[in-house]
Amino acid sequence: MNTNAVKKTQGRRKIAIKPIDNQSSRHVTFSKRRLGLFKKASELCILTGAEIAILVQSLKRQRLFTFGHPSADSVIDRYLNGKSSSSTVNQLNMQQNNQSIILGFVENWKWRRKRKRAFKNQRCALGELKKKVTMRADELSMINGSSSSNSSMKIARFGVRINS
Amino acid sequence: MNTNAVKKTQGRRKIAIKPIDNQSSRHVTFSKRRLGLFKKASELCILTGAEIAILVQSLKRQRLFTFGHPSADSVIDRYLNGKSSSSTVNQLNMQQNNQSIILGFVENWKWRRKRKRAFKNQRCALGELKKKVTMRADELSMINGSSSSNSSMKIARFGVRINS
DNA sequence: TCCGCTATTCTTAGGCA
DNA sequence: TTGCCTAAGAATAGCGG
Repeated sequence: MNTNAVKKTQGRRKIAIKPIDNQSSRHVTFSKRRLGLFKKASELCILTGAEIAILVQSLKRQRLFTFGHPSADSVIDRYLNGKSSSSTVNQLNMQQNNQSIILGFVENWKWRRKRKRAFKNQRCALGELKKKVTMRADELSMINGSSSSNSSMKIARFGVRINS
Repeated sequence: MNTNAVKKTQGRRKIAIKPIDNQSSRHVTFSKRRLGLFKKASELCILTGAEIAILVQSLKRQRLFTFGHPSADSVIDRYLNGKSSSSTVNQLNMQQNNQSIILGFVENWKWRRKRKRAFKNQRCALGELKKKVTMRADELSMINGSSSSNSSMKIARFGVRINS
């Protein structure tokens, strides 16, 4: 009986935070950590009620991944149309200039999405990603927009499951 | 000798991802996790060379926290002025429409920042936050803009230390 | 490319100063 | 609210399919 017996894998290993040279592993890391980042963001949203927008652009193929809370559509529409259905919007409109950043950002975002919709007018709801991050399709939404391939544009929506 | 001896703290405990009712703990969580999120983002930037922009808006006081890579100024200036100092910019300008989102976002961002600078024309480099996230003042930058108090506007810059 | 699998590293909830 | 501390929970690097 070997106490330090066979280990199936080496498990996680420490890495230095520096550019990953190997292309394939860098890509894998990009995917994994991007997902982890979005998950963290969604948790932060739910736990604290914060509103978050994230843009992640890969260096290689210039694929843009965005994250928005609450659902991209609802945030965007509320900001743009000034529905003021919640106090949040009122506060936003009344506060100082900071929210203009989000406003402008969201505005451009919607504009862009409209053009995308003309391109592909349906949404692929709840892709495989959903299961992976244990999410549901209500609270948060994530939009993956890829532009390199011909039909690679896809939109995946999912929200975080709220326990109780 | 009690084997399950005294434990100084309970250590981390599992929590459900649901809105935190208690206000103070929610605020603590907001600060901690926001910082954690930015740290993750900076690591992702360095590891994979991705470009990331994050907007986090607290629900309570409408304070806006933003994160940009690489340093806000360099990214912004490169995008706006089209200096094309690196291949990154060329790719951005040549690729498809996605980057327009970032472009518009950054543009608005810069515009906003300009107004802020007219307000306070110096930067508070390397605030206390730096130490906390073990960062340096070169690679990444984070800008904390608060607008509720009278003189609460502050800008903190710091970057992540790259090992080797 | 992407999924599953661990062993490790990393993050952080709750307390307290 | 700001910062430390510690243990327990989470994220993930490297592999194999």
